[in-house]
Parts: sequence; structure tokens; C-alpha cells
Amino acid sequence: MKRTHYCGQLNKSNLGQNVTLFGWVKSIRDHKKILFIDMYDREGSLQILFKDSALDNLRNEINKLTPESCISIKGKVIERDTDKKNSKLPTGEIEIEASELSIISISPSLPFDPDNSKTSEEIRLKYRYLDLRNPAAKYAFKIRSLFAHSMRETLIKDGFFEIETPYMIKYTPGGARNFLVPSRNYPGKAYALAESPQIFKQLFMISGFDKYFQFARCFRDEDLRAERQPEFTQLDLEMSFIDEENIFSIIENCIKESCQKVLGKTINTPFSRIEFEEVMSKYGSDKPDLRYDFILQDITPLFNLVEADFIKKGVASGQAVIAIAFPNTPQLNRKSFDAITSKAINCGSKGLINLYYKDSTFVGAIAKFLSENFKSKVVSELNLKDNTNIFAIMAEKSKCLEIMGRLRAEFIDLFAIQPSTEYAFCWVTGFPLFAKSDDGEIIANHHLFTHPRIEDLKYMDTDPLKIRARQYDLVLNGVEIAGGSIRVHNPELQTKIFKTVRIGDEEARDRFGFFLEALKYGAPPHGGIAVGFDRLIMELLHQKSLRDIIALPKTQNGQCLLTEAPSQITEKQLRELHIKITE
RNA sequence: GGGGGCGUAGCUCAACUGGUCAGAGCUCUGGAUUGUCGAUCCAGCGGUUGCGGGUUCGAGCCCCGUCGCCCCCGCCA
Repeated sequence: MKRTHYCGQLNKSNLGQNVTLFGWVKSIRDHKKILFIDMYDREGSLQILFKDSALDNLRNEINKLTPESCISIKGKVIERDTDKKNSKLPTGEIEIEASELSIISISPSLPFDPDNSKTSEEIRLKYRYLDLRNPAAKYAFKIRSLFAHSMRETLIKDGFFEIETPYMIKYTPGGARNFLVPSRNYPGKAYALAESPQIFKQLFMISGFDKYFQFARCFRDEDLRAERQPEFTQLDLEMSFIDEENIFSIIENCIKESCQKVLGKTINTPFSRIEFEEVMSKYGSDKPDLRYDFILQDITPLFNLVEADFIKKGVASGQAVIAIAFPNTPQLNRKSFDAITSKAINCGSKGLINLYYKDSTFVGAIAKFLSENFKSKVVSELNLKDNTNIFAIMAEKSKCLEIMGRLRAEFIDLFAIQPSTEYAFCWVTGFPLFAKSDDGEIIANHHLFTHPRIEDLKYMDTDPLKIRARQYDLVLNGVEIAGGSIRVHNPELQTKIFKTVRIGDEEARDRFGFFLEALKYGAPPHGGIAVGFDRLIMELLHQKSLRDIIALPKTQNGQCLLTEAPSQITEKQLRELHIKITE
């Protein structure tokens, strides 16, 4: 029982060799006196030929065969006649003339065809082990594996230690909701599953490990989205005696090398950088998709010139008008326009203004209100060319930007605009350190250990909302794939920050006691970043859902359709855990 | 917690406003076939229209409830 080759790896260089293969039957084409089996394994598929006395001898066995059965074949690699080669198959120049066949296990017909991508996800997740038989899945998980390996390799080469942190940890309030693991030994107490290794990696810096990384599973009990799973993988790292530049270059290099090695794709470094304020005003989002260069434009002053009442009133009451223009796009039909308008309304807009510019004239619902003065100004300010759609909304400025930021992606989709590049990486920096909560309180925007920018420290007592953080996100094609910061290592500054967000000594001790204690003992300056590894792979492979690159994902409601987790637990288990179910 | 989409044969889908609407392709089963390659040809099997109520002479279609899947908002520092 020894495999000599993978099916998918044989080619003309193996001609004449006797091979032993293990794999699955894809299809059987029986011509009675001659018969073909397409056989595949994880590396690809291959045609097996049965004829003459070998076919006569194996006939009984072959008649039992069904597609997707597991078999082994012994035979000889032969070249196909020129007119019998199959250029669609990597192994199409050769075939195996079989001398032996053994059936390892017969499969009944599958509940669905693994190669048919139209099959509903519900069925595919229920039989995920069959779904994963398809070549696209094999490719995705091969890339994922190689990428993890390559990232690990570059970090080890850069002097990082890979250190594990516990998953079952002490619950600390704030942040994402935790999954809880009730304790058997301590009635009423529970572990929390770690939502990230954040606090531990900072402890490692205080321990003097200097450079730490880990592929860490993270658990968050929050509602799911296409790019969120309740458990996911972060490439987490932290370094001492560094600043932002060190983090950027470590990550850029790690991604660049891995893309080159694993995907054969060249990524340009350094990645572009953009400040939070700029990214919000230009793209209306802190995770801009820079494969497209359309930017939002504030045309509020121009709209003063529009004679429509609702616009005059809006602008007079301090609302802003934000526009975006799409040259070389067709005029929208009623249906498309209504669809996109309702999206705008769903995002909180009152409506959507659309003007179409063609042959030096404007078409649209508000066209009749436009003065010549307005027209000539808008043409020059927006640099309008023929066949351009201009969309605008009017609202409070930050709301406007946010809504337009979302619509930007919708328009790009609607007009099927081709991206200018395959991968657009960018760093977003200069996030505000604090934000104002709904009830007017000052709260931390990121987490409480984020270091303020040195030049903004002076606002701490006077105008803390003006302080920018030494925080950075990495964005790829409009998806946030990493985030991190330089941390506070000075206990006095830490106390000041707590004070600003009105966390008293007692609360601080309660929530972060062991960590604040640790900070006292000669903490080095440090910072780090966590890469959403699943999202990175998803984006690199242009997948729309995290489920495509997680082997055994959960549904939007957090169920595993294969194993049916979560499942009912018994009275006995509950008793052991000192838990009573009410209701 | 909220908004939207979907659920019909093993799979993918169809069935105009409620009335020959239980249908197709693929899979599957049987047969034919010496160069096929998601083979082809012939024949056949296959249904609690997610589930439970209701309206109606009559429901896949309308109404109420419920379950499940997907997308989004809130949420996820």
C-alpha cells in the first residue's frame, strides 16, 4: 500500500513509469470493449484507461464502481495519441493504462454535486466534507496553509518568538461580548473565551520577549456578517522599542514576501497611507476601496445657487451636499435609480439627487432648477465630461459622508466598474483617540492602552476629542484586514487616560488590576498589530464570504450544520456546572 | 433587536391575476456502445410544494404563526 504519485502531478516526464495511485472516481465512461475512469485526488484528476485482457479481468470489479468511490489503481503512464489529447486538462497529454484496480470503499450517489457551485450553502455546509472535495476548495485551503507558513517563516526570520496565550481567560467587561465557559469547580464563576490575546501580548513585552507573534483563534459572541465568524484567526504580533514605521515595514514585508512566494504576485511597498480625516472626507469610510479613484466632493456652496426650495432650506439650515461623479456610465433607468435611492434612504438619507450630464446639458429631477451659473461652476469644479452620472445627497455633513461612502460601493457595483489594480493596500492613521458616546460621555475609540500622538498630548486637559491616536488600520480592497497601535507604557499617562474617560482607580483596578500592576515594573515602549488572517486570505482570493476560506464555518446564526452545534446539554451536565435553566 | 430576499423531486430551477400545474434539466436505475473526457443514444424511478393553522367550491400561489438559510442595519474598542 504505497502511493507513488498524486493523480494531478503526473505528466509526460513520467512516461513509461509504473505507478500506484489512490483517489476517488469522478466519472466512468464505459464503451464495453474499452473504458475510462476519471480519477482525482487533491492535486488534480487523471484519465485511467482499461482495455483488452486487463478490462476483461477487472470487469466484475468495475461493474460495482460508482462515482465518488475511493479506489486504488496500478498501471503504466502512457502518452495519448495526438488526436486523443485533452488540452483542457493539465494531465491531458497522458493517461494510465490500468493493470490493477482495487475498490477501497464504494460510495452511494452524493446528495449533491461538489463541483456545482450553484448548490445552496445550506446543503454544502451540512455535507461540508463532500463540499470540500471540489478543486476550488482544495486550492483555497492550500493557499491558506502556504500563506500561514510563509508569514510564520518571515516573522521567525525577523526574530519573533511564537508564543501561545490561553483561550480560557478572565472575563473583562467592555469590547465584544464573550463566550463563557462555566466553571465546575467554582460555582457561579466562568472563564471567558479570549476575544483576542491583546493584554497577554503586552505582558510579554513587559517580560522582555521583545518580539512576539502568534496565530491565535479569537472568539466573539456578536451577530455575524459575511466577513465575520464567531471564531476566527488573527496573526497577532507585538514588539518593543519600536514606532509605527517598524510595524508597517514588518507587515508590509511579511505580506509582500508571502504574496510573491505563495501566489506569485508582486505587491508594491510601502503601502499608501492616508489620515483618518482625509479618508473620511474623500471616501466616507475608514476602510476605503482604493482600487477605484472616485472621491466624494463637498459641493454645498454650489447648491446655494439651486433654486429649489427644499435645497435652499436645507443648505440654509447648515446641511451639506456631498456629491460623487461617475464618468462614462449610462443614464440609470427608473428601476435601478429607485433601487439605489431606497438604499440611500435605508442608510438614513432623505433621498438621492441624480443629474446626468450629456451633450453639455443636465438631465434629472432637479435639472429645471439649475441656473446657468450653477451649471458652469459644477462642470468646472467636478471636471465633468459627457455621459457622467452625478449623485448627491443633502444631510448633516458627517452623516452625508457616511451615506455616500456606502453608496460609492453600491455605484461601483451597479456600473460594474473594473478595478484599476487587483490589490489596493493602504494604512489608515490618525484616528481620534476618544469619541463622544450617545449620552455625551467621552469614551476610548480603540482601546484604553492606545498611545496618543505626542504632539496632541497638550489637548488632554483642554480638548481631548482633538487628540489623535497612534493607531493604524490596514485596509485591503475596502476590507479592514489589520489594526493595531502603539501602546501606553507609562503608568502616569495611563492614569490620565483613565481619568479622561472617567474610569476611577477602583474601576481600573477591578478591570485591569493585574495589567496596571505589570505596567509599573519597567514596562518598555511597545506596540503591535493583529492581522485578520481569514479576511486577508478571503480578499487575496477574491472571495465574498469568510465561510469560503474557513474549513468548518458556522451559519449566520452561529450553528454548525454538520455537527449541529450548539446542542442541548443534559441535566447532569447542568448540575455539575451549578447552572439552572429558567423559562 | 430591526429591515430585506429565499424555501417546489437527491441537486438547480419553472408553474401568467388562486382553476389539467406537480413540470424541466442534471443526478440516479436499466439497456445500447472499441477512444471517451462533466461522453452519447433509448427507456424508467423519483413530490408531505420547509412545518402548523386559516380564507376559499378550489391554495405551490392569498393571510397568520413557526423553523431554517442568505444579505444588511444595530452590534463587533
